[in-house]
Amino acid sequence: MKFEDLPKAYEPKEHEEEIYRIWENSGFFNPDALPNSDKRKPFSLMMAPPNVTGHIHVGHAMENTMSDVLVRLKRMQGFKPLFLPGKDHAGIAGQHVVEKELKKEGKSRTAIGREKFVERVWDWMDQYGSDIDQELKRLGLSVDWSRKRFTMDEGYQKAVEEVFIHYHKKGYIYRGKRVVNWCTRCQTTISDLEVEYKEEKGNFYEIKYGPLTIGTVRPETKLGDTALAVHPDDERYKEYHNKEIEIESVDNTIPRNQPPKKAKINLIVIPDEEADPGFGTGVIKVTPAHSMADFEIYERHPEVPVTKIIDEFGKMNENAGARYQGLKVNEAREQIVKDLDELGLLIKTEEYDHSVSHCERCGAIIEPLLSNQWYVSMKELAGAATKAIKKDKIEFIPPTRKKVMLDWIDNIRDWNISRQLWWGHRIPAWHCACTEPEWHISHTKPDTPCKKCKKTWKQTEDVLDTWFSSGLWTFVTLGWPDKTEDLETFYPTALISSAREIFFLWIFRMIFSGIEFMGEPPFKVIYTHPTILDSQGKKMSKSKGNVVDPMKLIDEVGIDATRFGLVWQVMSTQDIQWSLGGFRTGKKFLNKLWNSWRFIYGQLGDGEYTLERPKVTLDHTKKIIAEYDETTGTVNNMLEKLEFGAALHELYDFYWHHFCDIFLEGAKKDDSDETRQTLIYVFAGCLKQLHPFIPFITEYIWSLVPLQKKTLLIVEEV
RNA sequence: GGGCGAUUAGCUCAGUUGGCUAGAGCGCUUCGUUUACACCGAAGAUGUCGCAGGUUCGAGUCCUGCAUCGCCCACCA
Repeated sequence: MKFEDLPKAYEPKEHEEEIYRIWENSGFFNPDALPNSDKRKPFSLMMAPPNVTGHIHVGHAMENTMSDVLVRLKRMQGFKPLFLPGKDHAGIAGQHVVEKELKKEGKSRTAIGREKFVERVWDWMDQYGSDIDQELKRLGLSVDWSRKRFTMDEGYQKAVEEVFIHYHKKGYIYRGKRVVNWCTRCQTTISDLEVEYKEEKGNFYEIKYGPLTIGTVRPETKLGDTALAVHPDDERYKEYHNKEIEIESVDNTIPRNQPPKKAKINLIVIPDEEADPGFGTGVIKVTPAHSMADFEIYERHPEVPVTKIIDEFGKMNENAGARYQGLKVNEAREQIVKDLDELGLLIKTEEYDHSVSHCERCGAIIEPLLSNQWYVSMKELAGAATKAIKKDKIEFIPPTRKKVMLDWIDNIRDWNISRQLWWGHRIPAWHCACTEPEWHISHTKPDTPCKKCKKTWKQTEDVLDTWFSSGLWTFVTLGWPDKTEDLETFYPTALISSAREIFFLWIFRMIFSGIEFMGEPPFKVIYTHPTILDSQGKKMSKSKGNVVDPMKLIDEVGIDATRFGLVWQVMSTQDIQWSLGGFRTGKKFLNKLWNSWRFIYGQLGDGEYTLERPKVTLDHTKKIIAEYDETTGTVNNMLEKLEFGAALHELYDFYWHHFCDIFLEGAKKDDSDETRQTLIYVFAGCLKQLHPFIPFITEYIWSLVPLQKKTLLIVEEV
């Protein structure tokens, strides 16, 4: 046997597909199919389900590679690991892709109607929904495909309804009329956490309000003013407390084609701490229907009226008066500034940078406006989460995240869970036709019509916030609400690995849902991994065009080198500045591994070897065995602490600089049995240790190593 | 505005509880076609460890202040 029989270079593309197929066919991704499966200790990990509409980006690739390293290690350590894959239906984003498609065909969502639209979304899923699966396979992830879930699959939908009904029974669900973030394009409310603020140039206007002066960047909301607020201790305005003052304003009944006229209106001046005496004039105009802060003032002073002047499309409505009705918000702004100026009510205009809220999904401007929505009361649920966290039922990595979570929960508000979308989980709530409709919460439509209006019940059009369903991911994926064996075995999971971005949106919601429905937190460890920034150290984003496609990397260097490069950089939970160094190092390392194998192959001679630990007597064999033992010990400790990069560095250094540079070189001059047995022992050990990181090449070489009684490397014991 | 973190070789980063003559990978210089690998080997150069103070026998490591950068959160009427 000669090393020349093996090609000089390892070609990843020639083996990757084949090896993944072998793994899949072996069934070993499924923990139940592992040898001695019932004696193994479970180790479970849920993949953060990517949006079905998206593609895998480098962040996903890194996150899932690290998870896979852990899962593969645990599998080899004799655990029963479940790495469960799946996808999220991605409410707004899902609706968006199909809307765009329709637009290309000259159709629209509203034109084809809800039923047809939802059908189209499912069609889209059939066509493109599996793209992500293919990408995950191309990362070499050892996930159990037989257990893969989708947040809109049948069982999941049932579970989501169950949860809603459960919350309702406990009295947590209610309908509330509040100011919400309204996307004027998506036509739905969105969460605070999905609002993106962008600094924009604008103007700061000072406007005469009777005896007072007020500053604002949104003068058009003047039409919805129902009060003024001053700080209770502000001496300047004490005389006005709780008094109505008469102010001159624009007569909004005069049509636009006529010159503006003045009109007199009365506004009450209320004392409220929200007003900052140090900012501007210290007086706030209160527009409760179109500002969160103002709405909160209204809640403290319910005597203040609420007037809605902007509609769902971002246009002024009838309450804005004939002069402004129908204008878009920014047009109305121009108009009213002009009018106020002509009437001598505009004191001054200054340039002013302020942050404007945009929809994270579509980029359109968010209008805060008054709306009727469904809420979940967070008091009890958040309380339970806080308690568990304070009792250290969950470990945070890095530990600083614990306080961040607790602080956030401390200031939590009730959760607006309804969205005015068509793609998502329908809310199991039914209403009658009465003017003050009655609500019925149940899986199916109530049998008997409403007693008052005698009309049949209709299901609410709203769907649930995507995070309502993804918050249930850790246990619905295991079969909840049924009492399944999977739940028994795999809940709670060992850890959750996630980006900082969704720490509150997702992680928090999984915590309280897990506690509420399963009685204990859904994971023992929350690992907040680093974010990959671009080569300039800036966050990657589609709009900046600085995102890196991991699939292209795989095309270039192969799966193993890609995985190597991703993990190589994770030295802490500190963010990572993108660079190609690690991928090059990875590629070179694979070459080294391959060629050292070719050399060893040539050294071995004929015959089959065993994996017995050699009894070492020579200096160089003793040394390499000692170093090998130390390295494996260190590496396993590091992985236990989720120090992925450091573990890989350790292995790299040992393999290259100790095993190859020193031991292998020395072995050239020594063909004793002891040296040969040490060679094969340490080499095979390294293949095992390296397998979680670079599974393909190691599995392939393993298939060539002349060892007795070997199975696939993926289930070898380490 | 609040929180967290970073700042070490040309570049990307290690450097655990203070003991460093400060390391790795890439790049660079010189040499080497030795029974795997030139995607290699051997040898080597390169740093006032962001700035200013302080604690200490001793500080890249601890403390204070400053500067720059980044991420997260909140948001200004």
